[in-house]
Amino acid sequence: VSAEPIAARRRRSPRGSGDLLRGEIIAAARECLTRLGSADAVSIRAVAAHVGVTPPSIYRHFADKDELLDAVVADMFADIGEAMRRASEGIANPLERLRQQGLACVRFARANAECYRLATMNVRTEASHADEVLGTEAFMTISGTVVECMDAGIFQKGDPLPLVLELWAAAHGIASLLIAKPYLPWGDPELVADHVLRAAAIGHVVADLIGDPDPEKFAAWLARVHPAG
Amino acid sequence: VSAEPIAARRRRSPRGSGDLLRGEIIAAARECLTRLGSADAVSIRAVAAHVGVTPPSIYRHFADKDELLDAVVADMFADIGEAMRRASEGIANPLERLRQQGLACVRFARANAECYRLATMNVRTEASHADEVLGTEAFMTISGTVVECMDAGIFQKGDPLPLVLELWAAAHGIASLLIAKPYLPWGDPELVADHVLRAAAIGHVVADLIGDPDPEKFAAWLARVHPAG
DNA sequence: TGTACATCAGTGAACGCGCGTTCACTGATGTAC
DNA sequence: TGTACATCAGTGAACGCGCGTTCACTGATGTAC
Repeated sequence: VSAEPIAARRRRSPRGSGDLLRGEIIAAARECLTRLGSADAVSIRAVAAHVGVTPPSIYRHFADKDELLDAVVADMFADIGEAMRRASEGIANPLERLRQQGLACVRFARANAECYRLATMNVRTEASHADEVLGTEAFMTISGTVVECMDAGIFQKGDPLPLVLELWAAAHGIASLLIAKPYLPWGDPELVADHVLRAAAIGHVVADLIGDPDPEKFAAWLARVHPAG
Repeated sequence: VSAEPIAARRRRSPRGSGDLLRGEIIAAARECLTRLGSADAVSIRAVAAHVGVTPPSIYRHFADKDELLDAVVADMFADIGEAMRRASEGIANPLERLRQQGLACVRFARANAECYRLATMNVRTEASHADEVLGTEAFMTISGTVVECMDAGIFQKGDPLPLVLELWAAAHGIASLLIAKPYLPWGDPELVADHVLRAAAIGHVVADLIGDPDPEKFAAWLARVHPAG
């Protein structure tokens, strides 16, 4: 921590390839985040040293520190989306796919704890509007799967957005507590995450059914959720 | 923000009443947290100025900044517990009491956003063991209510701890996202929090019932949850 | 009741530090002729 | 193919700042006689 990992001095990039170093800087910032364990501990100087460059170089690629951190967050959101997509590849049942996507989200958060914390707890006063979050691959993927679940009769048809937000709240809740309070008696993290996610999805459906408590409807829904029995 | 609010110079406390200033320092730190909007922005200097005292005075009451922040967190947890207790006073139905306690938690988090964030996102490497969280009035209150729900046949009898943790995860998830991403299309915060909390509770029960899908059981449970019909 | 004295809550000045950011610069890279 | 030159990615040194913390101190508060 105290001894900065100064990489070998890098060769100057050719003309058009400014984006190359930009990517390396983001990657270095994410690694610093992981290594130093806190968003405050990540300094321009540390990131620069990690890339093997002097601090002023950073400013050729980012206007200031905030812009760098924004880029780091965007980079991480892209990775979350990819992790979700890959976790649910080749799974036919949409509810099972939703489950795997939720688990992938929690898994990713735990594996990238500091970065996830930065991304989710940072209140960006401006410049971050709803679309920047909702347009993410992660959000689009979940939304798509929720719609598939609606088409399969598992969720009531309608706007998927409220349900997606509630499911995210559940996933985020267990992910961030597992990260921040690892010493609590959670048991197997994978298992408790699965419980929370399942309860959120099931609870959403049943809360609707309770309004019209016809046992037939519940039995029919059950058959759809648990085709095996 | 830039102009520090220097209070009138305080009179020296009488001999035995060191705890008085200690309390004032904690309160000032919480107010700084609220005013400055970020845990990093709260400095010993700002807190001291807010109390009307010079920075070195703080060290008569706290060994260092971390100890002060720990005290702030403990103070806030005590307040959350009290808010929950008061929110459920005089409510007979244990499930409704649980609901009001959850809502009180979310409400408190939103009203004390920065402090709540500090308390829940801070990873204390040591010194914070499970008992410090689980021994809180907030946790004891929720646990007690969950046990009452078990006695009333609403939840399956057993160790309340796993369920309490899952419910907390749900409450924390929606609370922290409402705080960090207020620009997302949540709709009425109170309503979405209610949905998430209810889904978590209902989902937990129904996930158990699904293992043994006897419509009679579900109908009986429904009657217990919804005595009116 | 009056005086000398011990206590210790709060002070004032200063320390060393790492931070974000700036500036004029250097010299390898690519291009025009 | 060879040379002069423009470009601009990265440099080195420095800035001003606010931070946590320390130290020897001051002087009101309470006590002993």
